[in-house]
Amino acid sequence: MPTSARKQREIAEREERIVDVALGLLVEQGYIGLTMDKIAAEMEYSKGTIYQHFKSKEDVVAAILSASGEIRAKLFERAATFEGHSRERMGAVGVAAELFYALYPHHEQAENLVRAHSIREKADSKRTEFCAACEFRCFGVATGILRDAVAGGEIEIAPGQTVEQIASGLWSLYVGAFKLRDHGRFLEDEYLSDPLPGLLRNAQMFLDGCGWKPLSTEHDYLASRERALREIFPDEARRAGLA
Amino acid sequence: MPTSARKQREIAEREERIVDVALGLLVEQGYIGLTMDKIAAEMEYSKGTIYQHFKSKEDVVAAILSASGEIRAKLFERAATFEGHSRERMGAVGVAAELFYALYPHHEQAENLVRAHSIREKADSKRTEFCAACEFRCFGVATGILRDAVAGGEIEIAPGQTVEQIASGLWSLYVGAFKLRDHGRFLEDEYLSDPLPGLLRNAQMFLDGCGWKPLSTEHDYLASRERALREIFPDEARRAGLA
Amino acid sequence: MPTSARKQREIAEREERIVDVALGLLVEQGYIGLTMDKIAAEMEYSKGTIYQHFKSKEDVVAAILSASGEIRAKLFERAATFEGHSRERMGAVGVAAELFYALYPHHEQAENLVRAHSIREKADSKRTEFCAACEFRCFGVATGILRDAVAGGEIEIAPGQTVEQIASGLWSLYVGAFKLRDHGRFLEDEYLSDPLPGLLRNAQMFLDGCGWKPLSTEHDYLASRERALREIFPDEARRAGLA
Amino acid sequence: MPTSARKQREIAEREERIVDVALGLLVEQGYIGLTMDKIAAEMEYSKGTIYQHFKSKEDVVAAILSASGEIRAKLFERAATFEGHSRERMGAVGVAAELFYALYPHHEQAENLVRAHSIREKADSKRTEFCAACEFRCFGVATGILRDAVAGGEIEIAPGQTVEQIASGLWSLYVGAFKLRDHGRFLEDEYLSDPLPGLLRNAQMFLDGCGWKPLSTEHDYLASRERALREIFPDEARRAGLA
DNA sequence: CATGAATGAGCCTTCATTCAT
DNA sequence: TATGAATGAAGGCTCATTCAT
Repeated sequence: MPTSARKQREIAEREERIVDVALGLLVEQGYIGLTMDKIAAEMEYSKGTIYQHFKSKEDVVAAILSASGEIRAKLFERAATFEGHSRERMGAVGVAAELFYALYPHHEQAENLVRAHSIREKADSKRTEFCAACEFRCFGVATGILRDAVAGGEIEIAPGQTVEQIASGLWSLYVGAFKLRDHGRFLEDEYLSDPLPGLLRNAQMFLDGCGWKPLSTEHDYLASRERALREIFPDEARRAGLA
Repeated sequence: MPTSARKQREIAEREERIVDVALGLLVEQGYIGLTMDKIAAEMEYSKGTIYQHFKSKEDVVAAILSASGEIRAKLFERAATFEGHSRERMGAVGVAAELFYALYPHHEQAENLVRAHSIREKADSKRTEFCAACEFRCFGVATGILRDAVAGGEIEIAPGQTVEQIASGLWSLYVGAFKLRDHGRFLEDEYLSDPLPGLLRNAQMFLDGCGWKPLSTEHDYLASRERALREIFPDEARRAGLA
Repeated sequence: MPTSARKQREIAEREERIVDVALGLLVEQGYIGLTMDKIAAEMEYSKGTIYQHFKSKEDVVAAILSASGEIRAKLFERAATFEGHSRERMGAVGVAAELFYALYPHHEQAENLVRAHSIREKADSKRTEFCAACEFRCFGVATGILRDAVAGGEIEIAPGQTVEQIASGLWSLYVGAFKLRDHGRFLEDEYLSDPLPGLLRNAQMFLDGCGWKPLSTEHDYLASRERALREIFPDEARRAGLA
Repeated sequence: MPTSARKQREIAEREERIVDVALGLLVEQGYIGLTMDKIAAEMEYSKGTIYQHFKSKEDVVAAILSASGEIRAKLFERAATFEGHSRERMGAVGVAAELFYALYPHHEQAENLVRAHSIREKADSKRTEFCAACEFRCFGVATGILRDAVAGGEIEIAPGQTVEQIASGLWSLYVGAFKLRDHGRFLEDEYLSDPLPGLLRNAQMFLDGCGWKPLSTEHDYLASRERALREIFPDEARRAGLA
């Protein structure tokens, strides 16, 4: 007798709940504060049951990463469907990144942990591979738009320059800005704590420097950003308080 | 009779060695993989001796950060003495950052770990304050140069924009690039592993976008970079293999 | 499915055994000689298991005290039901104290140790409060009988004197006598080692001095003592070898 | 060249200081808070030097006990010289006990420790023997006065009764009262915290019960107590705040 | 399948004691 | 003789993981 579909569904749901609970602990109390006992207690399941879903604590962390990693990839892919010229579409990807950082602030931290510790050894390799695949999907969205822009003549790639480089630059500006936010909180420096306005402006400066047309002097990218929030991410924007 | 000078020196040297050993463990095995037992074993000293130098495990980590934090601050301050126009001087600071990342690749990672766990409570507060001070020194060097540029009319700050924003943008490009490098190693992606050329170009794009004169089309910043390496950081460049 | 009844019983039994083992260590080797490792070793259980019963070493000590504290309170309360005039009833409480000292000779020592170190902070507060409550119950039995005696006109309380004072005096004679016994063993002095006859006589002297009627010259309190042993504490008397 | 007398004196003085410092730590922080490091730090001598005076930590505790034990014996012996009838002289010994408890409140605690732990094994046996001898001197003072009283016809010893028993009774009342004081502090019970008035009255009740003449109804023992404080212990009374 | 008691390696930290200088 | 750096055995406690029920 094969496991019934209902059973299957219940198991999948529980797995999600475990990841959720573990995520909460990870965010609130750090990797050290995340213990199998606490997960089990909060789940109102026994530890043994947790171990039927995940082969180790590390595997749980990898699952957390997988979950938010996929969410990010989906956000990016949705952003790419934004209707507009290529630079506007890249702007929509930026909006996706903003929303992701706002809604899943733990992701960065979990990512560091996964890389730092020898977690990979103890996590299910399917999960770690899935995480990597999600990252490539995100990067692929950005470089895809850039290639469209090249094809459409909206940007010119100088000799020795590549679309990957430009994508990396944008990615850096975003990652750096949010890292700075966390850093600022740590240093208790008020100024650093809201990096968003600076980030938006810096991204425009950078793309202007790259000559990606229309330049920010020729087009209102803040309006495009608003449109993307409205058209593509109405739910997420509301949840992130950016509606 | 006070402890002999020789003894004193030996102790100071050992303290450095402890920090080195601990750093190695931290980078290789993460915060959790760093234990006082392992430090002692690798040092071939007893645990008690380690505790005569540092009051807790957290204190050791803070010492790691202090050590490289000060080195970075000094590199930045030396860079600011580079002779040239303001954008060239900022370029020299970029060189300092490059060298720091090349020579102390762990610092970023250690910093992340330190913030993730509540180090501050158990580390000697002098050390944590010193770390923060070093960061402010670095940031101050960059904003100082930007203020010089504003005063000299080489850059214009639009309404609502600040020198801190621009400094943050540059900082992000650098941090992001090196984060990407580590990430790329993790993903075993060869392309990402050498982010330097892209970083240099991206920084120029960004500053061009900001309108910092002379633009990269008007001045050979690669030549300036070579000069900074030669004039300010000959030793470090050699050690980093950038000579 | 809740833990089976058998399992539950085993666990409760083990908890008692832990307290017993810990008590032995405490008496033989003092508070410092009592370690969780030794308890675990003697129990032939792992340390982790001990910690599933008690939250800390201090909690174990508090449990020791709770256990014998409650036994004492119950003995005292049973003694108060002795049928006779008020001084005879107080005599029965004295019998309860004798039996308690004979059967739980460690209690006093454990109590001293517990107060000397800051147990309260780390022990489960329920346990420490329970210990205090037991002591108040004992003291309350004695003062209750004294108030009966005052009401019945068998004793007169002079101005400035209180029933608590008299109770304290009796308590002191008992505590002192048994402390002297331990002391005598320590000093290897044979004479001091059997303080009981002296104690009984001293208590009568004291109560005679207080004018509690009938005086020891008017009533055979040794006979009352025998009756109390027989009527109220037959089991305990046998176990203590006083039958 | 034999060690000079000056040197000898210095050494003896330092030994006293060590005992003083250790005593302070023992009283303030308990046995666990008493460490050789703290003693050395407070002495401004090195740990090695402490070990030239005492063979172990336990030996230091035994020295503390020896010091206050001898003080007590001397107080008792001085009390025995009080001029008056035998019961008054015993009262003076009670005053000595009062003062000792007031001025050396740690003694009891240290005594418990010494007995509880296997301190004796690690302390110099000369010291532990000296402690025992001091106690016997104290007990001897009390029984001596009682024998005088018997010889003088002021008290009658019934068949089966001994002077040691009566001495034990008194000793119990004193020990119990001060134990109760500590206990009361622990239980945070205000009533118990000043046991002195009750103790004085209880002792009189007890001795009246023993028929030691003159009875408390025939003589003002509070006045005798005042006289003893004045004539024998003026200094100690002032230091204890009883002047 | 679910449970949770049991395990035991491992962690951080302390401190009495020793001994080269 | 004095010093204090070095030692290392413990100690209390945690927690990932297993397995009998």
